[in-house]
Amino acid sequence: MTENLPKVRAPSIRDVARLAGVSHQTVSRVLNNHPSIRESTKARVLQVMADLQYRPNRAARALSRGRSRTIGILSAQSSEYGPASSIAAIQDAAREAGYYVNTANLDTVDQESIEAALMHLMLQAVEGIVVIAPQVRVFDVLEQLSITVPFVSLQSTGHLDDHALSVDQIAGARLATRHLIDLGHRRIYHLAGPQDWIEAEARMRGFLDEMGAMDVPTTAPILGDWTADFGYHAGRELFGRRDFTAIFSSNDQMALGLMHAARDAGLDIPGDISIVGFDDIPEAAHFWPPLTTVRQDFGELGRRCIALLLSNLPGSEPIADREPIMPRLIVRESTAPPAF
Amino acid sequence: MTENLPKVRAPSIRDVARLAGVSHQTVSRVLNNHPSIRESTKARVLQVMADLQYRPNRAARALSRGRSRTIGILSAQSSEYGPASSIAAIQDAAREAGYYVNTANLDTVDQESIEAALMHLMLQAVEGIVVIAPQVRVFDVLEQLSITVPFVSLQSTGHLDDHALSVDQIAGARLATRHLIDLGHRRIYHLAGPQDWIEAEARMRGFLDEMGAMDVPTTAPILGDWTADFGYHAGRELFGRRDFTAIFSSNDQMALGLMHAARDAGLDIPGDISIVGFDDIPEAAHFWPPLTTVRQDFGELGRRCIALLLSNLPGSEPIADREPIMPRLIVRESTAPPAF
DNA sequence: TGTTCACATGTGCACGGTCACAAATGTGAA
DNA sequence: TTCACATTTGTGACCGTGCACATGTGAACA
Repeated sequence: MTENLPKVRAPSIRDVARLAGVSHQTVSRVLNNHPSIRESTKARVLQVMADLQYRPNRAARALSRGRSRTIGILSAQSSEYGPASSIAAIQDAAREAGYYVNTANLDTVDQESIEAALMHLMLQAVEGIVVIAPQVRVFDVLEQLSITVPFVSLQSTGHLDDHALSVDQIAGARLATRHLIDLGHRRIYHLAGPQDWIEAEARMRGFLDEMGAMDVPTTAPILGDWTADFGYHAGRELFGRRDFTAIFSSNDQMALGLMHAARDAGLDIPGDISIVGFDDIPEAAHFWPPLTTVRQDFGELGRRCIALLLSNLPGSEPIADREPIMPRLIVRESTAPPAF
Repeated sequence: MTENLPKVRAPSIRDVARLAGVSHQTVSRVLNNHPSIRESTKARVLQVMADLQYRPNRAARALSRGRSRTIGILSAQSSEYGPASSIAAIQDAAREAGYYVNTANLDTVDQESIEAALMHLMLQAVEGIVVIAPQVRVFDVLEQLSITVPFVSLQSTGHLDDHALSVDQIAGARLATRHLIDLGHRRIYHLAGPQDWIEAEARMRGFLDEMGAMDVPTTAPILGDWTADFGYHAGRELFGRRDFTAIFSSNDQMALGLMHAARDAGLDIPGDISIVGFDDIPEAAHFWPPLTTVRQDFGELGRRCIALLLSNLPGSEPIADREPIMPRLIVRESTAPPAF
């Protein structure tokens, strides 16, 4: 006589209900903190839950409520410090708010790949999407697929106000630029990020704004790809010309590449050339020379991002705190007055 | 007469069935590629699905099958390059295999925080867990909570064979150590990672093994925390002594901190001291000097990791390919024969 | 004593799939 | 023609939770 294995099904609210001598609905009410439950009943139910090691079944919940409590992150270059920190911060904030996070990485940013990643998120029934990627293209695809979930992008250029978080990248870039100008530099290059990243655009804008405001003539920014390798190659070319005394790089990695190229060219930093980065990755303080850069508070960024996204969900009030987060200039040893 | 809003419920399997003139079960069969479905029927159903933009509801599926198709990642220091790359690789591999990934970050690695993160994952009904964190402690907690999901750790020390992926960290560390010995170094320090990270332990083991095998006397490794800051402070102390000619650091960030401290101490690298790192982060080639290090293939790592995890799920065959992934030594300019 | 009302709890079904089993249809050999 | 059997399709229950609605209970009040 082959005995059936006592299939260990996880306890459900009905199991709890039976043992507590109440109906399953009462258990459900306890779970959801319904106001009108007698204290004694609630205590009894909670006790049984603890005894049974009861865990609510998320799938069942999602099914009956029609809400998944999951948000999606669409991310590119997610192993770099900036994106990685943002992702971590967002996940923490989401967990705090009782949400789950699913990340879809983009290896390439072509249409097809973006579509695939978005599909993955939609199949998962995400309630909202955070975009950490070349946002312009992603938005195009979102529109094409007529996807209707609320979404949030991490940075602001000013004209996407509904969806954008006001981390003041522009102000950060102005800070960096102003620092160089104040030191006496007048011929300053900007090594920008990819044009379709909103962060890159904002930092470039900040650079141009500040140069304009201070009446310093500018040259066209160089468009990079965020990597140290690009910074290095751009540097090799730039340092052949030497028609400038400072460079503002839109992230720390490219700044590192630039410094490498400067050494190859026999130039001293900051003696011959000043360099400013952006992000303040943890390694920046240990570069040679330690890098002057702009620090962002990624933790705060993540919290705000989730707050904004949740406020866009149906049935929520608009968010209160939309003050921009201000980045901070961290002065180290890669900047100095120009040699004349 | 207020007309009810035509509540836009997503089309279900039954909607498809009605329009295709079949039963809902037939639609389900089409979805799951059941073998005995007439081609013509299948085509018709697929057509209707396309017309309706039908998307299967994941929650319903999870509920009725009792399987969530989700795996969890438990990660610490997830914005550093190593963990971040692993996470990205695992997510890609999981998506490839039709799985969803949920990441829980650990800010601190105390009992409480690990429990909270594991709870988050369990509530989500993950089918398996990948641990990228101080694994020793996590395993303790897993046991305490009597959690029964299969789990996989990213690296192997050899004695955790069921759950561990054979990335040969030990061999990588031996490669690095051997390189220093071959250059003629005899007094070599090891700056290790935190003791409860299995990667750290494996790299230390590799170092000690190789030193032993080559009959070179060793000193006790220094236990660090993976950060460049720690490398810097350790370096300040070490370079006061100078009773050595080379250091093998168990990751690139700490190596960077060491190089920073060396410059502060007026030492030339590699003239006075040789340094080897581990990971080959993209910035390592642009350090000053460019760092000799050990490269791991994170993409392959992620794929294997998922393959191993899925093979541990009930109803799967044991995995075929358990050959260890071999890391590669990348020789740059931070190592040279010792000065005598 | 009956009426009203707030509070506390119970009943039954819906959510969108899958599963076990039954039924219908087709196919070929006796 | 009939039976055996494989192929294809349908029926109804079920997974665990939340919702709408019904019901029971006791206090306050006329």
